[in-house]
Amino acid sequence: MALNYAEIEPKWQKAWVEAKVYESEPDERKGILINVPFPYVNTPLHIGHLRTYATTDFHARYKRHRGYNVLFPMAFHATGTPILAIAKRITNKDKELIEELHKFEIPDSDIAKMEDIYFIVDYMIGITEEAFKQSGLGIDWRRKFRSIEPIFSKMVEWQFARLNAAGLLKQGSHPVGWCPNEGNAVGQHDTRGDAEPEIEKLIAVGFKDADTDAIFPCTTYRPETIDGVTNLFVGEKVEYVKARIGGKSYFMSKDAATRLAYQMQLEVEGPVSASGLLKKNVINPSNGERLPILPGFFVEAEVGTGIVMSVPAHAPFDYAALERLKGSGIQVPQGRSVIRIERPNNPPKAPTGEEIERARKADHSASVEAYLELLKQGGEISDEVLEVATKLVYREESRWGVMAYGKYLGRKETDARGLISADLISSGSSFNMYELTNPKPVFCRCGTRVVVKTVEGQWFINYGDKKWKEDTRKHMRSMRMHPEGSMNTFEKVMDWIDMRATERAQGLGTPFPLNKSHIIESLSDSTIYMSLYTYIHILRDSKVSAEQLKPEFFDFVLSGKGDAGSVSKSTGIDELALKKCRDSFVYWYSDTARHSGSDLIYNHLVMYLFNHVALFDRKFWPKQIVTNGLVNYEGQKMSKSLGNIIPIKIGIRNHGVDPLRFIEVVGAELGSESDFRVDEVKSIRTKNDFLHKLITSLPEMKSAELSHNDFWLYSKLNSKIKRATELLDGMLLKEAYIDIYYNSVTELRRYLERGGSNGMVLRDFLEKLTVMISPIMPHVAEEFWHELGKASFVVKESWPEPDASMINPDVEQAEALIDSTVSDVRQGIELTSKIPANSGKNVKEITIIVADDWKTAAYNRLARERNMAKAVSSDSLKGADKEKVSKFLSQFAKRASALVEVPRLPCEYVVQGFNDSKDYLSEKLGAPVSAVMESNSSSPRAPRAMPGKPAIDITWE
RNA sequence: GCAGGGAUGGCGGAGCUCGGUCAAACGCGGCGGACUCAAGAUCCGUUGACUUAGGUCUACGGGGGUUCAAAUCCUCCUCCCUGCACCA
Repeated sequence: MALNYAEIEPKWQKAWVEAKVYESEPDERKGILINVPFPYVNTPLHIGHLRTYATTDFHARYKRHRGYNVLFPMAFHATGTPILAIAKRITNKDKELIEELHKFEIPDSDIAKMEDIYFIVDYMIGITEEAFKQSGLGIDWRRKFRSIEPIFSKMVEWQFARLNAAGLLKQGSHPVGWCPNEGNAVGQHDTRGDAEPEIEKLIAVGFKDADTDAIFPCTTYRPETIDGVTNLFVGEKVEYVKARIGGKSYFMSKDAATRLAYQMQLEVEGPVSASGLLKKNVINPSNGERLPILPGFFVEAEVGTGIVMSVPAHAPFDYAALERLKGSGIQVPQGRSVIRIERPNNPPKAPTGEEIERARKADHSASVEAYLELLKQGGEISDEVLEVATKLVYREESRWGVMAYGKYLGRKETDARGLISADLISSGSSFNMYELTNPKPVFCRCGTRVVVKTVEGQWFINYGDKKWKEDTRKHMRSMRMHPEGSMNTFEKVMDWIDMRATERAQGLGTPFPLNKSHIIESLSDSTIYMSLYTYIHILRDSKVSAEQLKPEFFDFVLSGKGDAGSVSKSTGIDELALKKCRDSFVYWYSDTARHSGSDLIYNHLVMYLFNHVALFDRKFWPKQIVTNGLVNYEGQKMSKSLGNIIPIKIGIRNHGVDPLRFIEVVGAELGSESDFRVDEVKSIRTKNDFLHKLITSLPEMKSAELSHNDFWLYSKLNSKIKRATELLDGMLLKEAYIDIYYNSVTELRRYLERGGSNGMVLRDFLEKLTVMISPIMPHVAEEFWHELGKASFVVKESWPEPDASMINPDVEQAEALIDSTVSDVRQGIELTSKIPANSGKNVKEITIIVADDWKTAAYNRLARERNMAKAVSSDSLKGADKEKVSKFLSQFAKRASALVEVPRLPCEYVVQGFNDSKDYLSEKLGAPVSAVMESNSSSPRAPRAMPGKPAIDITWE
């Protein structure tokens, strides 16, 4: 009788709602607020997203079983630009997007309305909320809100006023990708082909014209090679201009001047010809050397300033350019090496001819030496080879290079780079600039090439603030983080998190208080909203308007400042409601757990920590963070391009929500990716059906006195409860549920196979099992629970307590021994059947000979001592025949250090166990089975009985 | 480039913090068998190589090292994944 998921899911969801199971209010129990980032409602969620929500739901349900008063709320996120982007794409009839929406079974009539952003928000919230309800998430829906409503904005305004008062907001300049045509910042989704504009800061090193005051700025990643410069390169076909920056004249490509104008005050004075520049000489700012300017074949107007400093000893392109000039009548300067390689553990080897051949084909596997040798040999060298060579040289020198010349002689190259850069900047003629470092030029969707613009007056949250960071870090270390390894990631993020831009020109959201024409960036506005869950329904019930939510309201509720009476007077909010808000906040915020995908550690979660530390009392700082990995589908990443995205609704329809939840939540440990495989989901359904069938057949089963088999099942059950509870408290979900679920199914099958039929024992097992699967599979558990004849809701039941008196390791070990002996016997039959004397015969009987106790004792002694002499002389063996013992042990002497102790079951007990299971064993093995202890056996095989491994005597006839 | 994480059998994935219990948990898949009219599901066995009684050999990205002993420690190399900021 297969479970009908489509029937039981809505049935129990409805019953829970009617009983208000998930509507939580403070009471005498210990409270905990368990929450998860509100979903972004630009597109509907797919089954990959479900993992985080279902894991959160698991946690909430588990804690409820464990006696906590749990609040699991939900809201919706809509600030920022993505929803604007959707509306724009719909207006443009974007086919890709429309196709995607079709996959979510959204009809064209609704898609047509999505030019309206508020329609999108409402519509997507509807879909998402429905999906969450169908997923059986135990959410208190009375507290839902959206991040674009006035109450939310009031809270965010309060937040930023407090941050500003604490001096944590800073203003400054900031480079962004910029479309000169549209006049706004461009991010990844604003560019053609979704190229993320990669911005890098580099230095333009100023070389003064030998005869005038004009400067040649050379962009470079490697200013430390300055003393190795032999000349400058300009492009013969490049258009140059003279431009004025900060009262000085610079030569640069016309293109560079255009780009740099977005980064600094720059005025073009007029065109300059490349041939004119080629006649000039320059002075090296580091050592005063007078250097020529030569034509460089690779120089491009679009890269850097269009002027390159030539370091032939360390830059393959420069070297090759000079080589090409040889024979053209131009005198080519000699390079100077300024960096020495010190690679102590792995000294460079001379390259083989074969390796040089590989280098000629621009093969990455060739060594840097091979490339250098190739360069030395001269001849035609392709740009491709030069590119690889450049990369390898750069890497080699960055990793192992030591300065071999100049002021920083002996310093590591990477250190010298920064020092020399700083020296050059402070000397006046050099400057920093930003450059897009994408391999190809980046274009805005409008077709204009993207440049880097320095935005002035940009506001930041200063997460680099020393005191703030240290307070946050210290608190972070005291938190419960799951999985354990995530703490390390948090530490790293703490190390590098610094200023973060917090407002921008476009998008939905709350106006930025210090510049009302901008809005607060959508990660920054979502760091303390979890507190809103604790009281928003009270505001709604009391008909409080947003205008009444003055700063003193939040000061009172969130910071406990002021008193309800005066706050009530100034805001007009009912005094009792105010007190209730504060009490609710205090109750729920005393213990919290926040869940999320592990990708959010890098931004949201750390910001969440910082903001709480800055704004709340210490006792309301976050207590626990649980992060989980992504979900793959049949071994592949879920992505739009692979077309393997399955909407939650459809996933539920196809698989049933509980099997889906089970696979997603416990299919992998928190920290790793889980894989969604249809076969595995099916196997969960099969196992559920097995349990279901067993439950429905319970009424026919009778109770009887407990047998060995019953004790075994009880022992399994109780040791499982104990172990799984410990694992779950540590959020080791997969390991716990392998034991709770998979192993239970196996054990039950085995119990039945062994002839187990005690209704009372099975009922006890199944009832406790049902409670334990309910956090993951609540609908199935609820169905089981009622089949078991219960009237209560299983989702509100207490977690089972292990009965220590029923845990019996001996029984479990004896069973395990019986198991392993069965397969040993099978193997023995298989092997002896091949003996000619046995051909055509059948097995007549099987005797299992259990090793004497002294053997086990001696063996364990050796395993512990790892030393023959000690083991033999041991006191614990007194009374035993020393000679016999040492003879027995000598066979293990070689491996003494690798031995492991075996369970110390008295051999009489084991023999008894085997003989109690005679029927079962005989049936399984197809011949009568009996067991005997070694000392009572006359079989020639008896001495082969080993601790933990009985000897087997098979008689054929 | 920088930072973090990873590379284990046909596949996914444990183990690697405390080196010997590791031919390697668990789950898929493959093969053989039982059941079935049949398919599916389920159950049993098997799934590195060799081996007619529990044994031997070769294995944990590549090189080098430490050790009586390394998937596990050190080191170098190669490759892969993720993040790098205004983007939620």
